[in-house]
This record gives sequence, structure tokens and C-alpha cells, in this order.
Amino acid sequence: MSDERLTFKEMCAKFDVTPRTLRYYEYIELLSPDREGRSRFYSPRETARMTLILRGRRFGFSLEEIRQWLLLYEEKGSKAQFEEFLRLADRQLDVLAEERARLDQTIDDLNALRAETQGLVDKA
Amino acid sequence: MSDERLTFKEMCAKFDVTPRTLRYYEYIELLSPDREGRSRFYSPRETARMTLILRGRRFGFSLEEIRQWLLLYEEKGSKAQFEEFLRLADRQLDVLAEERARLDQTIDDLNALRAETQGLVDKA
DNA sequence: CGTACGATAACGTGGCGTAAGCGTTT
DNA sequence: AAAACGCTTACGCCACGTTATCGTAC
Repeated sequence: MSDERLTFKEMCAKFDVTPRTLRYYEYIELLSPDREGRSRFYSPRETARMTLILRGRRFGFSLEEIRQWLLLYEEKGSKAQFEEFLRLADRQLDVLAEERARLDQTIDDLNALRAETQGLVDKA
Repeated sequence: MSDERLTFKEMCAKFDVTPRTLRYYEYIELLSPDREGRSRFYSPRETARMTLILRGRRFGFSLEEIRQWLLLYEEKGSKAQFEEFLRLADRQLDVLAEERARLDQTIDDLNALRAETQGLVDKA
């Protein structure tokens, strides 16, 4: 029954992650919930950061890259910051495009091998 | 100047892998080169296996899956073996197709976010 | 005699999973 | 009193990279 701050378990539920994940992100200092005694509480700021972290993960950024990304977002005022983000996004889009090309090639190759093997089965 | 069997270094060069990789594959028993004293020598059979291993890797199989795949290839006689291989290939093709769909979605999302940010920069 | 090649051993990486064993709260 | 939740510690996973330190072959 928290109004603003989420408990540990609520965070896990909200973002569909395990406790281990939240502890790990705290360990590598991507998140820093309020600690009261041994308990953790997540402010709106932390949940916002978690949202960005998961988005970054979907985009294929490493957690270290996400750390940089968060820095850009936290002080998202200047034009320079936006442009830096654009560069980051472009770099990642290149990476993803390459990945896609390799994946397509792989699928083609495996399909070819499959067809070849299918031919052998049909003859036998 | 070996005629048939390749030395350690020759294997590394031939397949463009590090010594560590060859030692690791031997450790997990994907390869078993002849050991003369402390030296390793790779017969045509081992180089053939290495070729299959690298192919499997490109197809996104784990090393444990590759181990099964090698078993199929070693006794590549029976129709049942071929059909088992077809099943393996189909499963992997499904996995790759899913991966491709997710990748496409990710690229679209990141492009959208990029465009949005670009809009903000243009206004400023 | 150097130096290139190879050996083993063991710790590091990323992004967590998983278990052990404890305390606190309901 | 039992169950649920949380805590810290620490080892496991995959597929190797990397370093340290040693021996051996040319």
C-alpha cells in the first residue's frame, strides 16, 4: 500500500523481473533505491530509470551502454545531449542492421542445408 | 610440413580461432586430437568435425546441440538419422525466425524513437 | 642463446539463475 | 507455529579471453 514508492516485490511484478535482477542492477549501480534498514523502496525516479533500462535492453544495448544512455536522459536539456543520443541510436541501428543481415544469411544457409538433406531422404 | 595431420597452430590458422578455443573444445570433448607427448595433432576427421562445429555455431546451435549434431553426422547412414536432423534444423529455423521478428520490431522501435528525438532537435 | 611455440592452471567477462542459510513479519 | 518475504553470500552457467608461469624445440 505505498502511494509513491514501490516495494521490492512490487518492482519485480511491475517490470516482470526477478529479485536477482533488481539486486544486480543495484550492485552495478544502475539503480539506487532508498534503503530503510535492510528494505528497499523505489521512488518514481527509480521506476523511470528501470523503464529506460528495459527499453535499452530491448534495443540490444549492454548494461554499460545503458549507463551512458541514462546519463543523457537524466539531463535531457541541451541540444548537444539530444545529438549525442542520435549518434548512439545510429550506431546501434548499424549494429542491428548487421545482425539482421547475418541472421538472414544464416537462415538462407540453414534452409539450403535442410533442402539438401531433404533430397537425400527422398531418394532413400 | 605435415601431410595429413595438422599441428595446433595450423588448426588455429585454418579455422581462424584462438588456441584457447581448440583447448576448450577438447576439454568438453568435441575434439580429440592425437596427443604425442604434450603435442596435439589433428587428423582429417578432426578437421572435418571442426568444420561442422563452426557451421553449427553460425547456425546458432549451442555447443551441446552441436554435440548431438555431430553424432548424427558421424553415422549419417540411416533415414531415421536424416529425419532427426531435419527436425533439429526445423526447430532451429523456428528459433531463427522468431529472432528475426524480434529484431525487426526492435529496429522499428529504435527508428521511431530516433525520429521522435530528431523532431525535438529540429524544433530547438 | 634466444625466441617462438606450447603446456597447465586459474581467474575474469556479462547478465543474471539458483541455492544455502539466516532473520523478520504476518 | 508456519508461511511468506527478504536479506547476504557465494557458486554456476556459457564460450571462451586473458594472464601467469613453466617447459621444450629450433
